[in-house]
Amino acid sequence: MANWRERTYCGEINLGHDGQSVVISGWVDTVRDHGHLLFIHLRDIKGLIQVVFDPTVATDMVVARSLRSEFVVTVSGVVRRRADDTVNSKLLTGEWEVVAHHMEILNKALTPPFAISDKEVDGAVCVDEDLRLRYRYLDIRRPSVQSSLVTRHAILQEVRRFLSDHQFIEVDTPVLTKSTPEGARDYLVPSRVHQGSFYALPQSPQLFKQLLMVGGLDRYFQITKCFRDEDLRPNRQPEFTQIDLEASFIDEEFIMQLVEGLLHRVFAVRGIELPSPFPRLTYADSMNRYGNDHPDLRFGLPMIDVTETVRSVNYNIFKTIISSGGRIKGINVKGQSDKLSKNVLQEEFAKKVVPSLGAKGMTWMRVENNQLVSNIVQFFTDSEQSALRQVMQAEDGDVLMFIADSSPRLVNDVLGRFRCYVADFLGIIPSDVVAPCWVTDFPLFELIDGQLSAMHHPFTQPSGTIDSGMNRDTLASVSARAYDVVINGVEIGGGSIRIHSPEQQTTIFEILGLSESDIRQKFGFFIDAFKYGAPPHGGLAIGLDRLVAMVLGTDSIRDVIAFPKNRMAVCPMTQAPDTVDPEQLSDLGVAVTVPVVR
RNA sequence: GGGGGCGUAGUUCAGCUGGUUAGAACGCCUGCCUGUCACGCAGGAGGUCGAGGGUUCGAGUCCCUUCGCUCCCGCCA
Repeated sequence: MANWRERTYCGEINLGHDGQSVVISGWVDTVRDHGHLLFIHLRDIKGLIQVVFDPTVATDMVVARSLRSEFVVTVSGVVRRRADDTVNSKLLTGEWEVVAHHMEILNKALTPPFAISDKEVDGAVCVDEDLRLRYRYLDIRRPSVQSSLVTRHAILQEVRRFLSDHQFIEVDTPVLTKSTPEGARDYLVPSRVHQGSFYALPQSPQLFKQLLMVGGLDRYFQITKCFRDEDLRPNRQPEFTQIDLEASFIDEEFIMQLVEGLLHRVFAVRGIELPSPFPRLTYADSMNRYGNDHPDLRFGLPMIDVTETVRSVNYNIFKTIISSGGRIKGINVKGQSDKLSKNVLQEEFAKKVVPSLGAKGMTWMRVENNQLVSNIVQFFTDSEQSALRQVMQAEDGDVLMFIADSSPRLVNDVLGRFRCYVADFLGIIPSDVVAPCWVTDFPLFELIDGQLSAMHHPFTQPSGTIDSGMNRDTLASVSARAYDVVINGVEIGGGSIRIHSPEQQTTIFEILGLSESDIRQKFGFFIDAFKYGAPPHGGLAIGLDRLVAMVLGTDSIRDVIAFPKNRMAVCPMTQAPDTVDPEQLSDLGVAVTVPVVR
């Protein structure tokens, strides 16, 4: 019945169709009934076209007058160039219209709970997200959402082609797999055949891709779902997609160059140019200058340590903090003095924003007439002021802001976040700049409550040699052959050169506190594999959802996932997760011990 | 788990120090309209103010509890 052989897409009607008969199918976007003539905009995935129903031509005027928004129709008619004074310049197809001869309503539609048409000024862009997700199929019908998913597709195509061109083989790995310690909480799947045992959904295909290297596949990639049962954020979903890759007989440089090339191609999908090569900074530099391991390099405002500069200043707060081993760091907001009133600096920033970020307070100074101006400047001698101006590279019109705390870690953390807050507040983050970088030389371990744990993951190769006889502090200072790629302050991907020696891998597990039986039970197959000739290898994984969101300039990966879950990890459309029949639980040998409230 | 914000018509929102019958815009329905395109004109319908409790002569507004959504922190090798 459907005339798909002759179908023309609404959004593709152009000069080439002038005077031709066409069949178009889609959804009614708007209806304008003039009593005599009736116009509709018909929408499909390619765009909109105006259809004219003229009673002297159309055979179905009565039916046409019953059309409502979102009815599904197919129209056959003739493409006609519009009269000059009726061209709609807001429409890509605005020079053309289809004069309807026949029209068939394929399906009626209820009035949608929110506007579908992106033409609506107060349109669905601002509609409550939970409502959009409940009717996600309607939300997807909106051109802006379709466009995001089409871009995601285009990016996936680029990734596949680029990696295939570089001799990478796409292999898929199991979704039902084995739970391993460390990392995030697992999603578990009970086994019916082996009651009391569980599969875990993979947090990443890490072990499998390394085993593919042992299998001699040399270069592997996969675009795959990963699962982590942790609390959600705008850029964190319980299931998300990774571009996972691994290669043998390579080093860090290979991976970095490959990924830079890949990212250039991906951003080119939307005509965005990236610098080449990406700037690199070490973990230590990043922490010191930006307060975290995912620096936003779109704007300046690096953090400057002034602890030594103000060590002798006779200001009690600073003296107390310095004597207890604390640090004082600042940022110089260049030339923004007139935009930062005393009220904002003191009442807003110092009393509200900074405390909410976790520090006790914030000290600020203006630079005027080559002098520091502040309520605490009286405690500084002329030479101390001069030294401070020099360290901060302070000039007239600048505002200096300092955070001091007895915990150097807290200073980094709070000032790092405050730096971003101030940049956003002042609107000095350029919207047309994409600033990628590599962060390297991560610590291999971090010390959490006196226990060493892997910072990246336990398969990362140390930069030097280590052995289980080394003490904790020594081990905590060992760096890893790991690297993260960061764009605009968002970690987009990360990876490392892996351990390929069974002895070294065992040593790492031991350092992490795994017993010999734990190692055998959890990773025995993995260590065994290394005993049969594992090649040196390494790789990286990119968060596809974050990458697509970055290309599209949106903050939430929910905008680039067809059916995302909400903040509570619930799908508002299907209402998953849900209870199951007692028989299902019985089959699985699973008993629910919490009261079920729905 | 901790902290912040929000919840009023189908949608997006307004609703003052508590005070008649809770409003606007868009959408929806009916009619009119020969070129509109955010069509226009005339008329109309539509509300458990998230839920429960309390204070009060009187609660959308104040208090308590609770539910939902959202943002930040924790968490996320």
